Amino acid sequence: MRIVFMGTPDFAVPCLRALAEGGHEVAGVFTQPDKPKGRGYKMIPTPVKAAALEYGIPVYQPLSLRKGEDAMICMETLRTLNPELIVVVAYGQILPKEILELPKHHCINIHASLLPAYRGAAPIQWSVLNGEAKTGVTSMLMAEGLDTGDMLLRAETEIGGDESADSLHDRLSEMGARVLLDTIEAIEKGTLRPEPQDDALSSYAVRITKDMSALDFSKPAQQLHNIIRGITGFTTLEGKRLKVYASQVAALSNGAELANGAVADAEHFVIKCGDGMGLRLTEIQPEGKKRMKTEDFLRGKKLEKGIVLGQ
RNA sequence: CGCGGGAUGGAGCAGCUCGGUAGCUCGUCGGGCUCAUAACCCGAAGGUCGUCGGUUCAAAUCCGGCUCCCGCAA
Repeated sequence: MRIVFMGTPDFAVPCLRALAEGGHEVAGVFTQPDKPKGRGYKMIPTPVKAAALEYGIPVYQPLSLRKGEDAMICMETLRTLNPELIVVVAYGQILPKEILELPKHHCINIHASLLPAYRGAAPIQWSVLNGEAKTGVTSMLMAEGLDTGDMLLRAETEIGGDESADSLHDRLSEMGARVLLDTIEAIEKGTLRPEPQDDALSSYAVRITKDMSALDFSKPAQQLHNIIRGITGFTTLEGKRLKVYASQVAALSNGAELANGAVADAEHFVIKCGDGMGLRLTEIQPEGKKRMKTEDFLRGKKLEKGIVLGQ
């Protein structure tokens, strides 16, 4: 099928690859404009752009699809590309109705949740943050609302109790590619039965902001653990920033007298939390250092019981 | 040129301010103890101190260039 692909981050890459390597004609790829990012403000191409260039697919990076000169040029470009189907995966821009109605087979979207739950920008992180036991990916026909279109196909997966959003992201991303191919095949065969979403059951996964990752040790250990595996936590140790990538909830045999956030077990880096439970930090990254196992960190660092994190 | 931290045996660190024999906690290998062990004891191997150049009698340490890694901010 003749397809235009729209996507931006890593999550969208397996979908693009699946199309390009799955016998479809990817006539063009739309992705967000390169922006100065990272140290030194270097221009970095989006992951989707990098992949598209590998396949020699033309890349378009309009500032906006909705207004301005770019938008008009894009409509022209799209008409010329004349796709039978537009596939959108984490593109990061709202498509105007004009584009939604352009392709013969409409526009479809791959979303990393079991809709209508977790519509929006950060479904993977939020499903971990909320301690969900399962999630999945859903393909849908695109509508004007945010992730409100009729559902087509879906695939489910369980979320491990200690699983990070990172690993879940990779899995869902591969699942998304499979669901995408299945959906297109079903479109070709005409066997799909779009199912409207029940808005009453919907929820939104708003964009993640920095302050959400701050670890507040007056909260319960399990909640902090979910933050750590969902969006990576951070706190401070002796005034320096400390990122926390992995943790375990642990029972505290003593330390009732300790303050929240205090080191209750210096040998295993267990922190006392608000509910009296301990949180064992297992993978961390001190400011200026590489990410490492806490075990390695403790070989070089003399950690003392009782010192309080986050101060 | 956005701000800042870092590069020292296989891992994580100290030493650098005040130049002069390479240190710590582990790991590895050999031996011992033990019913046994990731425990304990004894011993050993392993580092051109990121790289290039400068200062000096002497540089991990002082000075300058370069490469790579990372935190913040976007």
